[in-house]
Order: sequence, then C-alpha cells, then structure tokens
Amino acid sequence: MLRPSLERVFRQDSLNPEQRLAAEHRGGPLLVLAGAGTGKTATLSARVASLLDEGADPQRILLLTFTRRAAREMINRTSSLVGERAAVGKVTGGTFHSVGHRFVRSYASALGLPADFGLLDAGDGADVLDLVRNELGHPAGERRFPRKQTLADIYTRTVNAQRPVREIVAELFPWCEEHVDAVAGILRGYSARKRSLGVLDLDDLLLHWRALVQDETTGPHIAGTFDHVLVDEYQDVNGIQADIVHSLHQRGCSVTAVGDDFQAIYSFRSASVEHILGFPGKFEGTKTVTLDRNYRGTQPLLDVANAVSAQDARGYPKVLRATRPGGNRPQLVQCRDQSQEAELVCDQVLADREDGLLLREQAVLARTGHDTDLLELELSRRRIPYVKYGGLRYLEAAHVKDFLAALRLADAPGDEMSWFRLLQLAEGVGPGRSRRVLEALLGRGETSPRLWERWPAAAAELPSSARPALTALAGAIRAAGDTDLPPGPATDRLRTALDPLVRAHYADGEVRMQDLAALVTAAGEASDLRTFFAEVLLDPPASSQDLAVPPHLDEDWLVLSTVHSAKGLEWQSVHLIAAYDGNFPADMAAGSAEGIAEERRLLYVALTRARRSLRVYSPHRYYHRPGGSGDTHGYGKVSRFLDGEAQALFDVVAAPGDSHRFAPGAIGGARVRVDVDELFA
DNA sequence: TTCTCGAGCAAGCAC
DNA sequence: TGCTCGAGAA
Repeated sequence: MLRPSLERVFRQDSLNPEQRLAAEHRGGPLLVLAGAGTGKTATLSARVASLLDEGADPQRILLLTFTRRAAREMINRTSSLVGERAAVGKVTGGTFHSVGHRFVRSYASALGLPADFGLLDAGDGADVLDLVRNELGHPAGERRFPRKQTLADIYTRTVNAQRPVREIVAELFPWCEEHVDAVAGILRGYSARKRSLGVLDLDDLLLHWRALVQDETTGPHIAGTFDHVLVDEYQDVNGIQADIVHSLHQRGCSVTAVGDDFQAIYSFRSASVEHILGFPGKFEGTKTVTLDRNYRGTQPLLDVANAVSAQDARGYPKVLRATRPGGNRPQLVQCRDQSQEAELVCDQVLADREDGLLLREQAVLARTGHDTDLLELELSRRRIPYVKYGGLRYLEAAHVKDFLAALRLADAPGDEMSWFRLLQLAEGVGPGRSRRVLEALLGRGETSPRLWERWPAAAAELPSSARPALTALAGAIRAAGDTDLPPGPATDRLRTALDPLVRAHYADGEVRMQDLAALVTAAGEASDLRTFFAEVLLDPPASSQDLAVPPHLDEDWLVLSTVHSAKGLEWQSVHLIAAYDGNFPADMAAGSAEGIAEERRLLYVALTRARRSLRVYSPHRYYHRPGGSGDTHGYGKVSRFLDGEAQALFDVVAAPGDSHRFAPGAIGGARVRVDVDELFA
C-alpha cells in the first residue's frame, strides 16, 4: 500500500491504471511491455519511487539501462517524485558493461585477473587482432582474408552467441570460410594476448560478470547486494546479459524487465528479441503488464506506426492509441534526389522555426551516419546550427584516441600499444624508431617502477626535433599517473603536452584541441583517472556536445541522428530522410526474413519519435557506393514497408518544380568537352 | 626509415 | 566515397 503522500504524487503525475499496476506490483518477476511513447520512463521511475517509499534501501536497487543518459533521466525523475535527491542518488545504475566492470574489478582476484587490469574498446580490440594476425603470418593484403574489423565482428558474434566459430563463419561470414582455420587460430592468439597483457575487452566484461554470478561462491555474494533489479530495454539484451539477469533472479533478486519487442534493433550486437518474448516462460510466475496508451504522438501519426507493426505477425500484439486528440496526417515527400531532399528539409526546418518551433524540438533521422552528408553541407551553407548523434563515434576520432592513449599510460605506463601510437605523432618518428624507443623504455618484460628512469636513454633514440615535445608528454603522463593529482589538473596537463603534437600532426589541430578541452572538463568531475577512463570507454559520449559544459539558454540547434541513437527520444517535428527501398530495408539485411523484420522495427522506431509532425522523404535517385563497377547512382522506390495501405495514411507530396530538368539522359548522347591540355603543350 | 601518393577495395547500426 | 597497403622518393 502506498502512503498518502506518494498516493498524491502518483495522481499528480497521472499514472494510468496499467502504469500504476506496474509501479505497485510486488513479489514475483514483472514484465512491462511498453509500446513507444507509453510513459515507460515515468512508470519505471514511479516504481523505484514506490519501492523507496516503502522503505527499500536505495543501494539495494540495481537499475540497468541502455545508456548512462537513460539512467540519469530515470534517477532525476525518481528524485522529483520522492524529493530526496540524496537517497535516490545511491541507487546503483548504469549500463550492463559499466555495472559489470565494477563487479569484475571488485572480484578481480577471484577471476584470476590482475587488480589493475586494463580495458580495450572495440577499436583497441581490433588493433590487437591485427597485431596477432600479422604475427601469425597473414598479412592484411592476402586475397579475401578478413580484415581486422571483420575478425573483430567474427570474434564478438562467436562469444556472444556462445557457438563454435566454425558455425558462425559458415552462417554469417561465408566468404571467409576457406580461411576458417586461420581465423580460429587468430582468435585463440587474441585471447592469449589479452591474458598476457592483462586486459579485458567489452565482451570479456559481460562474460566475467556472468561467471561471477553463476559461481556458487561469488554468485550469492553479488546477488545478495541487491533486492530489486530493474532492466530497461530488455528487448535489446543478448544471451549473456539475459543469463546474468536470470541468475540474479534465481539467487533471490526481484526482477523487473521493461521493453518493447517491436523496438528490438540490436541483433548485430547479438541481441535477440527472443529474450523478451520468452521472458514469462523462463521467469516462473511472471506478471505481465502491457502499456499501450501513447502520450507522445497524435493518432494520425500512430496509425502509420500501427500499420507498419501490423505487417509482422510475431510478438506481443499491440496497437498504439493516442491520448492527445487531433493532429495532422504525416507527409510522404517524394523528391528528385538527395540534394533536393536536403533543400526541402532545410526549407521546412526554417519555416517551422519561423512559426516558433525551436530547432531543438526538431530532428532529422537517417538510417546511417552518412545519409546526412549532403544535408550537413546544406545546413552549413544556410548557417543552421546542428548536432549530430551516432555515425562516426567520438571515440574513433584519431585525436581522441591519442588523448585516451595518454590517459591509459598514466594508469599503466607499460602499455606498449599506447606508446607506439603516441610516439608516432611526432614528425620524423615512424614504426622503426618507435620500436627502438620502446625497447629501451620497456626493456624485456621488466616491471614498470623503473620505467621512468629509462626515459632519457629511450629518448636518445629519437631525432632531436622530436625529443622536446615527447619528453614533455612523457613528463605529463608520469605526473598524471601520480594518484595525488586530481583528474582535472592531471588531464589538463596531458592536454597541454599533447597540444603541439596534435597541432603539427593534424591539419585541423585547432578544432581537435577544443574537443579535448571538453574531455578535460568532464574529467574534472570524476573521482579518479581510472574511473574516468572506464566511464568514457564504457559509455561513450554520443558527440562532443555531450561532454561540453551546459550550453547557454539562447543556444539552439537542430538534432541529426541515426535511428539507432534516436531510440527513447522524441521531438515535436521529425524528418526521416532517405526512406527508399535499399536503405529501409538496407540491401545488406534484405537477405533473411529476420533481417527484414528488424529493418521494419527500425523504421517503426523512427516513425514513433514524433509528437506532432512527421515527414518521410523518399528520393527517387540516390547516390551509393559502387559495389563493383559502373554507375554510382541508384533509382529507388519508397521503402517496401510503406505499402499501399500505409501510404494511404500519408499525405503524399510530390516535390515541387523541375523534376525533369536534371533527369538523366535528357540530352541523349551529347558529349560536352572541357579540355585545357593544350595550355600545357 | 619516414613520408607521400596512387591503386584497389569495402559496406551500418554501437557497449 | 575514405581507408589501407605497397611502391618509390627524400
């Protein structure tokens, strides 16, 4: 039963009967099927608030979310409900990876890991794989031999599916099958190398966490620290994550899973919609609550989403119903090509802004990061500020990797790969010299305490022009590794030392250094360097904007995002671009029924982000990367998911104007030559 | 040994 | 289109 105070709070927050049921359910596993926009966050927050109100210890509540942003939002909402920020703040929250990391660190010795084990992100892992591949004598140039990224994909699919590599390769990478023995050897070498380096990659964190929870000694210990485990976005868990949750359940934790099987879009990360579909069967005594009242969109928009979801007979049936009345029909905009698409989007964005809609209330969604390339040009030309989420990730930018390499060395000065990377920032230093410097610096397996004494000898291998900057950098790394120095000043020293190297090495060094300033600001709020490093790696900022200090109130920008990164977010106005068949579904995914089903769900996620206005653009002619030889353009139809029935729910708009002016072949076989060669005769 | 440049080829979403 | 690798010059 709820106390009167909370009773009032719930009513104020207007929980509907189903949401209330979910918030107040006690005993036994709970599955909340929450359609898009049905107040999932409000419900989970209310449930946490209700548990706290009953006297639950916040530290004994575990909240597993997909991103740190989601965890933060949940905790903020909960504290506005209970009004005790401090108590709520003690709730253990984060992503599977970050929470797993905390346990693996605590139980490192039980796992036979060094107490100060390091972390590899996806890019680091691929680099180590590349190293092993070359050592085993498979140069990257060899015909049809998988590249490092492909090797990394094979590795992660294999361990996450827990199936033999031969099966995975045969099924998902058939073009690599002739090399499967060599691939298996490289993966074995990769595991051995990680052990000898004392590092874990992202998959290892989950594997080790699961091992801890399943172990008869450590398992009860870990499960015993929690009474309640709440998992958000359950449709996107993979087999290992599902095992972890199930083990916690078996060891006595009360489990709540929240998700929407129709928003499962992460199968490429080995997530499977089967885990949410099979939840009631696996967790005995499950109470299932379905939320289908939509508080986000208007009915004309939801009708389209419903029409798309109805094409898939599987899953929990649900039809979204709007709670807000009225609304306009969505538009399906047929345009000539992607440059016209970019113009039309800009026109509309500016028109809506004239009507008082902030840029931040508008978003442009796309299948892939580079679908927005042309649009970004047009936005810059018209001076419309924007922030881009997804696509090329922040951590993959070379200068950010440089900075993280320095950060890693502060914690682990013996890290060969990081040194190798940083040394080559200097002019006149390549792989050859780096190797000699490292030989002098790291010796043969000697331990690190004496490492800094060897720096002068190591620096002697450097060309004199490179010596001052690298010596300064080494000094900054050594100072940053001193635990007495707080993370803010420590990272600032690193940044200062990197400054001349970054400016000289990259053409746009100026801009890159500003990015790093944002990282230093973020580091200032962390408790120590190692924690900061882990946080950045395990929950990377979606863009440098994520790290920046809170922007001024008068700043406003349009949001560009991939559909994947847009999950869980909403805007007043949404533009979905490049919705042609071949992109929705992507050609790559169109080979299998499950692949197509997932693409449909991806479109569904995009369609359900809008509150008031939705425009879907389908360019007739689009650019694509040449797959073989010949034309680099394709002629597309609108996505097959927007069939006749779905299209009838749109206002179909043909782009205005000159649809024939640039039509291919209009001039027949004419050849117009421009030739200045005679000038150089 | 480092750097530059051209050829050849691959492919997206991300903790 | 943009990365990676190999050839060849400084």
